[in-house]
Order: sequence, then structure tokens, then C-alpha cells
Amino acid sequence: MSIPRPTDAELEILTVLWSRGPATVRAVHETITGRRPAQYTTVLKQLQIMDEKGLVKRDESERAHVYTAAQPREATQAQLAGDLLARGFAGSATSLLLGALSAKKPSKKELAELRKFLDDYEGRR
Amino acid sequence: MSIPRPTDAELEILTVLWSRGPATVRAVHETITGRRPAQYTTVLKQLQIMDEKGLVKRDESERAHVYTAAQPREATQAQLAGDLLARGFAGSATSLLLGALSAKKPSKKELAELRKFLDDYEGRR
DNA sequence: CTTGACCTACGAGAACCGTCGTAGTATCGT
DNA sequence: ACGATACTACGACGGTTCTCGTAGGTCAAG
Repeated sequence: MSIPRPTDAELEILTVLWSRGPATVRAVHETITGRRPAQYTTVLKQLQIMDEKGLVKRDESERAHVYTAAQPREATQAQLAGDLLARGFAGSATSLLLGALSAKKPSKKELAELRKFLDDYEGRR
Repeated sequence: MSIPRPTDAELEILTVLWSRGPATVRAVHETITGRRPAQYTTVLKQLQIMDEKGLVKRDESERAHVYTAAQPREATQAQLAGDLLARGFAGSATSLLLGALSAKKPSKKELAELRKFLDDYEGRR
């Protein structure tokens, strides 16, 4: 009974929760509506299912329930990246990075950041 | 009518096709069976659907049809990495790499490879 | 010519995904 | 007190994913 890989819609909601912090259905709905049309009850239902799956935690002490991501952003990102790494890239992080940079040309800043990240990563070990 | 993001099962089959090259249903089935139980007709049906979707191409000139991946490995990998990058990492390649390395600790060799990749990448530009 | 091996086509079912409408309940403003 | 407002619960539906069984066609060996 581990936490399942979030689906597309679930990931979108998790992203909102990570950036907004604990939020009501209404808050999540408003944020999502700002980007694309979505019905209130759709978000509600999604959140309820995510609670059952253990993807979010629900605080029912108030009338408007407050939802929180069950896992911190970094943990879920590691799960997603690791999953794709294994399934589509035969475990090669280099291939994964190549794929990412092919899809979206990095800025000079991003390249510098990547370089610094590798330095730091290797440094503390 | 662009090519859709391959599902889990589809990606597994594409992986076989990429490493084996053009292959019959039987060949794909045998490779997959080596890793996990799977019915012959399941693989067949999957391949047929993938053909409809345009994920693979089918050569029917022989009795046993021969399937080939429609896109080279790198193109699909770029699609997958780019998709995850946008959906789960707000476009930050550094975060994606961090996630990948968190999920699977890299060997010294892999780190050197990453470093070299960045050098080469920045070099030719 | 018949039988068995091998192949494709296809239907179907179980589970999941994303979406939404409706119903029911609590709360607030007047 | 009562109607409007705000919430949750829940069923349902259309689409997709993955699985497999069955049917039917071809071909070669005996």
C-alpha cells in the first residue's frame, strides 16, 4: 500500500498544493480555473479520490475541508523522475537530461545552474 | 493528429523495438515474456493499437507482420522528458536531474558522463 | 486431404481516468 | 424565519488502458 504515481490531473492539483500550501477546494479550484476551465465539483471529486489514495491529507475540522499534499514536492518529483528514468531511459540519467534539454532548449542561466548543481552534488559526498 | 505520449505498456514495447530493431509479434512477445508473464494476443493487440495510433509502422508483406518503432528512441525520449519537465518540474531541468539522482544514486562513472555531456553540450553552440 | 502449428482480427470485460450533475446539509444575511 | 449561498457526498457516463479468449485463415508435413 505505497503511494501510487499521480496521474496528470492529480499532479496538477498537487502542484497547486505545493505552491499554495494547505488549501480548500475553493482555493484549488480558483487557481486551476485561472489556467483552464474546470468545474468546482470536478476538483472536489479529484481531491476526494486523492485522499483515498493517500496522495493528500484532509483536515475536516472546518466546514470547508483543508487539503495538504501528503508528500513534499521533492519526494514526488523523485518518484516521477525515477519512474521515467527506469521505464524510458534504461536508468541513464544522462539520457534523461539529454531528452529534457532536447525538448526545451536551456537558457545560459539554466546551463550554469546545472553545472553548479553537479559541482555541489559531487562536492558533498 | 500528432503522435500521442505512449502509455506504460506501449513504452515497454517500444523499448523492445528500439533495441531489437524491426520485429514480429512473436519476437516482441518472447522478449517481454522473459521479464514478466504476458499472453501472445495481448502483445499482438497492443501492437495493432499502436499501429493505429501511429506509434509503430507495420510491414504486412510477410505473413508474420513486422513492426518498427515510428519514432527513433531519442525523439520519444525527448517527448517524455519534455512532458514530465513541463508538468512536474515547472520546466526546471535542474530539478528534474535532482529528482532523477535522488531516486537512483549515480555511479562515479555516471557523474563523469553527466559532466562530460554538459561540457560537450555547451561546447557546440 | 486432413491435421496441427502459426498467424491476424476482433470482441469484450475489468479497472481506471477525468468530468460533471444532482442531492442533501449547513450557514449567513436580511 | 427563510431564501440564497457554500460545502460535501455520490452516482454516472464516456473514454482509455490493459488484458485475454475465440474465431478464422494459411501453410506445410504426413
